[in-house]
Amino acid sequence: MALPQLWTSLNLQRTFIQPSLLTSLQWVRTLVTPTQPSTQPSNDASDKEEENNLLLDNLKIMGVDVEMAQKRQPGVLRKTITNERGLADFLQFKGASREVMASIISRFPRSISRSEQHLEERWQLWRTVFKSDSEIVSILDRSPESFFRSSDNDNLKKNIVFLTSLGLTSKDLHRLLTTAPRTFSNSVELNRQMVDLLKDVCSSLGGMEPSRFTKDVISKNPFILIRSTKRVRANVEFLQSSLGLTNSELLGVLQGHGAGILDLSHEILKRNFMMLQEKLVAVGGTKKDAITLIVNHASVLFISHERISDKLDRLLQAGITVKQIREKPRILDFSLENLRWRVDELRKVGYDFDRSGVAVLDSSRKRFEARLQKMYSVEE
DNA sequence: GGAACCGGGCTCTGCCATGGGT
DNA sequence: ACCCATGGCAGAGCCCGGTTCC
Repeated sequence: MALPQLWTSLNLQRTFIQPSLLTSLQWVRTLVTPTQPSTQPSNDASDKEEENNLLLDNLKIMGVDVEMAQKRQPGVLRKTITNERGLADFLQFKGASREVMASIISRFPRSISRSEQHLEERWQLWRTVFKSDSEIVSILDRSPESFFRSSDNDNLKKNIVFLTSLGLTSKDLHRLLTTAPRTFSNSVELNRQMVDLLKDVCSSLGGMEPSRFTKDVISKNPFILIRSTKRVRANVEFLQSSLGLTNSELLGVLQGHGAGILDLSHEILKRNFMMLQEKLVAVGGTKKDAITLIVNHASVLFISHERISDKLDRLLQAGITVKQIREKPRILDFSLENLRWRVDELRKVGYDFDRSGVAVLDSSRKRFEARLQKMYSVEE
């Protein structure tokens, strides 16, 4: 049973080994060659140890961070049959650099237990969504686990069929696999559960097009399928009970700019909502202001309470009112740093928020600078 | 022609727990 | 007892520019 690994270790020499290393590797080979489990019913543990060392040597030569690998998936490194060489060849053939290949194995050692046939099949399935090998390589470099965690290619096929059947376009699928590649390694059953939940949410809120709703939520929030149904359900229920919106208003928020907030950890969602209300009351607004803010721009719930508190303070200091913020909540999207800078620049040219409004803050940097330039030239 | 409106682009993995299989 | 596959969790924004409106 040691033969496949012996093969990989011998092949390894051809590509990776510099002549100076040959002596030690020949030592490795003589050590391994006699290992014949059928004829040598020896101590299991010591056999395993030998195999382990050979594998570790191979991995080291390939540049793998063995310590990291051992920490992450120790079991794989004790295996008798592995395919590190095949994987390395495969990845490098697909365009991965040696460093990327080594980093992938370091971070997800189980990748070395996939056969070439499996790898090729899985790769081709990913290629039905991606246009090029290099796109896939970059995802693997980012998140090796997404590609390698499941050995079930049939399930992957079913997922692609299932997700397509929801009416998601190839562009949607591309975005889904790029941003949340784990989705495709979920069991198709798990994905189906989330889809069913979203349809239920729509129906229970009186929506007439559950499929449309589901497709919209997924395409606006590509992370949704890697959340637990427990989390999403809890968030919907919380929003339903605390915002005091009509069913169709809530449906509109969830299907539109609010799709993303379903992602939030339930505790964080609750905390951000409560703190936002508290903060607005503390600066002279009302709890209702918080709800208006959310209805107009749900992603304010994504901003941690410290951060949003700082932003509100900065805007209020500049003479902007809660009412103005409530009506132009998008300005809260900009970083605190950016808001500070813009407010300061505007003060220099004597901009009056009271008279001219706050919309000036809600623009791209390029447009803002152009506008600023104009204000300066008027001043001169 | 400038302001306002608004959709949408980036983006998120790495770890732990658990149950099933051998 | 061990490994594998899978589910779930923590943590928590910022920006651009096309189109429409006035």
